[in-house]
Amino acid sequence: MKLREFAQQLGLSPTTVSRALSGYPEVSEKTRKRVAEEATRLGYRPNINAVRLATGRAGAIGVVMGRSGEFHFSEFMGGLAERLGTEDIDILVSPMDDKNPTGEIQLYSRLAVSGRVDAVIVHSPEPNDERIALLHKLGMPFLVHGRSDIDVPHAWLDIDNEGAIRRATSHLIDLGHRRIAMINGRQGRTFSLHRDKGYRDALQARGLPFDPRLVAHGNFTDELGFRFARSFLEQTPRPTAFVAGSMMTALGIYRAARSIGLEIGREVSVIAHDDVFPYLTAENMVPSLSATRSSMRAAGARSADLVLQLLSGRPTEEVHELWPVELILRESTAPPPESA
Amino acid sequence: MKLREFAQQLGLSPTTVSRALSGYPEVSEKTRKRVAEEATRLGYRPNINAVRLATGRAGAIGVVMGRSGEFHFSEFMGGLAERLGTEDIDILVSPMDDKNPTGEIQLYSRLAVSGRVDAVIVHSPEPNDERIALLHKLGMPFLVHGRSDIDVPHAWLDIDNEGAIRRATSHLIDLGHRRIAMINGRQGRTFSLHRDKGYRDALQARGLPFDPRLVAHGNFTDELGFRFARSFLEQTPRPTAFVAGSMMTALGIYRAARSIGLEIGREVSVIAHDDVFPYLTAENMVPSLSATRSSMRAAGARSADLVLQLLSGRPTEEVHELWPVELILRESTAPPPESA
DNA sequence: GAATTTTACCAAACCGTTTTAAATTAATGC
DNA sequence: GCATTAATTTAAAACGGTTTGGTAAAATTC
Repeated sequence: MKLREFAQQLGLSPTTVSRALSGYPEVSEKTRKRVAEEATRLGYRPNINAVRLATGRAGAIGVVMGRSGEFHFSEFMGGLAERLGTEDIDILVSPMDDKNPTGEIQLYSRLAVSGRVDAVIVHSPEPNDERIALLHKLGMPFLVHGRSDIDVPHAWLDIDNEGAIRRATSHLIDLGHRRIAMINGRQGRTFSLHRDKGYRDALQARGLPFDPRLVAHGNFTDELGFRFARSFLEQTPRPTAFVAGSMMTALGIYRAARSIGLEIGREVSVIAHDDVFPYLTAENMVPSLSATRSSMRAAGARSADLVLQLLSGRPTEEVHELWPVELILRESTAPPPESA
Repeated sequence: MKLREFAQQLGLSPTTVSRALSGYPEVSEKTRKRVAEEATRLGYRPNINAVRLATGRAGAIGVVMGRSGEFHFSEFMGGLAERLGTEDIDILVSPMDDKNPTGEIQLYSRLAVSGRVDAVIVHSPEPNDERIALLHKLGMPFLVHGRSDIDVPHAWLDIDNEGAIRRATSHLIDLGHRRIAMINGRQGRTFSLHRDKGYRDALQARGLPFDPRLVAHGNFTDELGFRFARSFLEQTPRPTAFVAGSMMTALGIYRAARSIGLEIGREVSVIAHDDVFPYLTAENMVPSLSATRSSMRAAGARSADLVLQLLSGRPTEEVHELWPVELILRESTAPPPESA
């Protein structure tokens, strides 16, 4: 059913009906109510593409999906979708070819000029992120999931990576650990830098030396967790504790420790960052995994909110949100064997 | 830049330009080439919403995303997005509230009538799936990822779950195992039924009894893998081998076996189904995990293809694709200890 | 070389809304 | 009760393309 027919049935003009449904003030309460009722009764719904053409709004927000190590992506998306489900706003997923980094900026470019999205969410930014500069230049509203040091105003939602890792590391130091290894995320991402900083600051606060041979960077995969942990554990003296960037990394570390006969929670301590997954929980690992925790799904849902706020005119400078991170201690952390 | 301006610059009518760009035959090769070149040079791109309004096509395909245990979802999506990235077709993600099963059918209903998608992908169907009946009734094109027994024609792409599990189980029997446990997917899903069948058929072919106490169903989570494996291993005599529905389940089984001091690959054998993830690989587990393998990402990419074919008129009855599944033997399978 | 077909292009109608600008009706002031 | 103002409603013009139904020019046929 089209607007015209529907309006005719009501004995009103299309204009009035349109305004009634979109909540404009210049229509009497009585008519508005009648229109709303009849709309649900007769099942009239405006054609979404006509609306989009007429309003110039795309009715969608864009998310770029990388190829590798993105197991947390679906949680974020889930949160996003959950919140956006009630609005008339779609989520548009674009794939990104990680192998071709110059392609990324083109991709964002295309996304922005294509007019298919009203806003974009940028993930895992870098301190000086080209994408942010580009989107700002193009005037496309966007929210950064994470942060950037770039001197371009940008709305962001981030978790306190630095604080989380500082606390995690401090806790390990408190337990008596002196050689603490860190398996961080990809080199160059802001969140990795923040975590690095949290780690170094914690060491420095206690006067412990920073040893670059105990720090590694890479994708959040079980495999890298294993490889890095393995090579760290081959050093002498070997580290007695690990700070890990993700659950998958932690799996790799557990595996590496076992492979050389070390018992986690006794000979080696581990704290990892947990994005909270329904299918793999820190609580259930053996031994249960101490973790810094922050729900990726919640971040997705909140990101949706913030994007909606941006779109309804809230100034970019106001939209900054830094989430605290819980530190949950479980069995994988204990004093080092020497001090036992 | 609008079509009108662009056409004017070329000294052509909007009609001709439109046809040239959409590849209609009634335009000379020479003009078509010129139009194409100028379009890229001047950066003209048709307004997507205008196109959608005029053509009546939504330019998007819908995917419904459940909440729980969907770690393979992002791989599927990745494949989908990869393939669709070159087309002018978006992916629309709708969230589903798993807790409210009646909501699901409403969701599909809304999705179909909203006119926001040209086609829908249905995941994890049941033998008599309401969603399939609904979409058929509504005349919305759709592809089922999996299969259904429902007597409604539907296009599908599925992997040979039955054959895969039959082979896996047979292999375990060949090795000498007699008590083989099976931790399957959610009760009622077609793929779970197929796997059940493969399992039972393999047993039957060798004259082994089917013991319902060795079969469990549930979401693909590490936790359920652990819990089920644990309870199976407490039986006497205990199973000497496991067939598992997912990598996460396998993680749980490994954990359970370890927790009671059993060595996998010697005292307990495990074969799991591997959807191929970049962040967690069967090869790298310790011991490396024997697996039935089929790439979820490839399935996503192919699904995109098939949906496009459906949309361009290929008849539903022709679109059926059953993928064979590899069985890859690694260290987690060995003869049972008794026969060693 | 006239009649016919084919090729290449175009003007105008249409897709289904929103929104601007104007017209009607109701309410208020005096 | 008339002029003025405010509250509703509406006709018509966007929004930016595609597609229908032609027409003029070029190629073919006889």
